[in-house]
Amino acid sequence: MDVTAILDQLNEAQREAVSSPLGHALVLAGAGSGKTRVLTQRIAWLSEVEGLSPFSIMAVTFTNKAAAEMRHRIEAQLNMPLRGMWVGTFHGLAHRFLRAHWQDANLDQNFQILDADDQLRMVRRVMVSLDIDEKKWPPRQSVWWINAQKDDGLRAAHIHDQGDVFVQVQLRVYRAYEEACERGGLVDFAELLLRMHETLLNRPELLAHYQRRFKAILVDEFQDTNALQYAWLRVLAGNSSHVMVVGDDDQSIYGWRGAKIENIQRFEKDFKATSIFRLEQNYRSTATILQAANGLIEKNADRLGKSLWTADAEGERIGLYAAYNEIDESRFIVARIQDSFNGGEALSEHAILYRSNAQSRVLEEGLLRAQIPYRIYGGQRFFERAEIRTALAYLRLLSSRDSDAAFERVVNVPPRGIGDKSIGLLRDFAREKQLSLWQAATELCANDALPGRAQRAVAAFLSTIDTLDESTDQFDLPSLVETVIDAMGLKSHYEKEGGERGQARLENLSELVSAARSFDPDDQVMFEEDSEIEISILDAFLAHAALEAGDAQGDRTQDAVQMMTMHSAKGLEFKTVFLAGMEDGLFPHQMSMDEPGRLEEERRLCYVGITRARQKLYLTYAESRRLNGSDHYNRPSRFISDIPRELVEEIRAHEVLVRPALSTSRPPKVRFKTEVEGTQLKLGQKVNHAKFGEGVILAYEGTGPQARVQVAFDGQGIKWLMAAMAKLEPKE
DNA sequence: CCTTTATTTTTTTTT
DNA sequence: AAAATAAAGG
Repeated sequence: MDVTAILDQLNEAQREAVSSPLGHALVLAGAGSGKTRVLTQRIAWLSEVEGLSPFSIMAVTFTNKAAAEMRHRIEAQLNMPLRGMWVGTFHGLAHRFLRAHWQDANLDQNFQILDADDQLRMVRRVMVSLDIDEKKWPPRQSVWWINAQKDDGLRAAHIHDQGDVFVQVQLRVYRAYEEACERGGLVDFAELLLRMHETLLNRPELLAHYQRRFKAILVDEFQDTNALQYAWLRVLAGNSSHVMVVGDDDQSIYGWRGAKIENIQRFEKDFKATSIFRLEQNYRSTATILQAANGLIEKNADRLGKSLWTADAEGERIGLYAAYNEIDESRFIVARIQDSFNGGEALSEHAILYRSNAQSRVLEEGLLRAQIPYRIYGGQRFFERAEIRTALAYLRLLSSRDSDAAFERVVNVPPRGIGDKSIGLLRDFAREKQLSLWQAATELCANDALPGRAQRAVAAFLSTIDTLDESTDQFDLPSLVETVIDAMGLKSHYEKEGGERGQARLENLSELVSAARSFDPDDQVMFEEDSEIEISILDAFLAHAALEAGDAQGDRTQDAVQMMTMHSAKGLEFKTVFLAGMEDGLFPHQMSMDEPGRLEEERRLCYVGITRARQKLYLTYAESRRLNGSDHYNRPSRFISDIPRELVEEIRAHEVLVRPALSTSRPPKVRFKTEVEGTQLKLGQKVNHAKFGEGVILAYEGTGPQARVQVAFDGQGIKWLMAAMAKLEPKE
């Protein structure tokens, strides 16, 4: 065995981590310090030096992108067979486990995965049947609450309302939702993990089996694990497994999803005799970029403490561009990319990162105009498009007739005379008899219990599906998909819609066929000696669609500018990075500005964004930005001033100002116009409101009928109101 | 029952 | 501004 080949290209700290003796290890790895490399080399070390079989190694990450990257690197660098090795996301691995052990997990053999949208619909349905007022109790909030409970490992049965009305209501929803999922054989994202965790605890022999099997467990992005994932890891590791976790507290950006930074400290305590390694040398960025990142993150309290350094050259200063508006911002970015591209850089070395997906549109238009190819990750994912979901719902109905979600989605698309009224009848009957919609429809039809027209339409629908199912029995996946799209009239339906929109939909549908063609179930993690997993290729494809949402659209190989949110950029790097929309209210986001804890998370997100850049970093903000229909005049992001001034050079249209400009140059103060245009209101104005009583206007956004004002009411708190709706009476 | 039009709501980040 | 939903018209 050649040990040097494994340790060859590593620095001292990395080498120590990679070659550490078996036992638990915590690797604190700063951005760009080569943590993925440490992980892959560690796997090589475990297999080649420690002699562990690939079957006994598990490597977990969070995102599909990171998992793919890791798989790729292991394959390429180590020349190791990946089959049998558990490399994947928490959710992906849990899914596989549940497919293999559906009986032990008390699941339907062909259980379906509920994606975010399905889940929302389901909760909404449940709330309707519980007669809970949607206005008072938003379904989104309930979804959020339920997921938060599951992320903490809590079932409805574990929760006590303690007389809290809010909890009482949510709990009712949670219980009913649990039941509905159980009945329908449905599993949401959090449920995958929770169910696997419970199954391991309930089935000691199964647990023992896996504990024996996994000699080594490696976890990437450990700072993003939530309570449930942590518990999951602990159970699986047992007493015999060697666990190595890699994380960076400064890059923890998923607190809103239940991630607990504290897990890093807990790990030290819970996993005895942990050796700790720190990777502090950065190999990615210039000294300037790194200093900017360090300067920013220092403003956070509560850090484990770590300072990154680099041997790299100073590099160029950070460009700061104050755009007029969002269109000017996009123009600036496009121009810079064009320059750089003409200078010989690959487009794919340029990334535009933003806080929220909605920002991508304007940037996209700019690139489109300049005819620069680009690729957007996230946002409207491929499998989330309406036409794709409809086609998938047909497939799902073929696979399991009792899927109510699929039934409802599909029953009247394209229109076949089964409207709200008929569906209402089906739904009522189904609820009464505890049947699925499909069963209800079948029974009602058999008894001629529906009004004539509906009767005929429903019967026709049922038999169409059944015949289709029979006739496609022997088809392979792509032909099946194609046939379904064709036979169910989706093609002609969207052809009729016409226009660019319809055209795009048709293209997406044929894209779905090619996705089916290139789908390879063997790509998934396989089990060693476990029985062949009983799952049809169709079900595997559907699960894949839910689990990976497929953000790969368009041509993967073409050289293109990369666009994504800062969240999805984690783990990636580019030569040139643009952070767009650096404005208070956008980034840090409005919703996160008030709470210190959440503000710090936003700052960490900014840190992640900055550290994606290798050579050149641009920050841009717009003095005026049109968002959700009205204009906003936001201040430049507070994060800009967290960066040491001497590292920044301000760029104003075509000229470069040498003086440090942050403090002195402010945009024209349009926003301090005190009167709200088109109304009789102005800042500081005392007003009267029919319900809330007396108050003072603190702020506003938008103008005329669109204007919203923020009012501090006496004793009623601070509220945002539509000026046109609120009927505020000026006082004094 | 279907289609068109008006109204209302929504707008963070993801598996 | 766009999308989802409700109401009206055919």
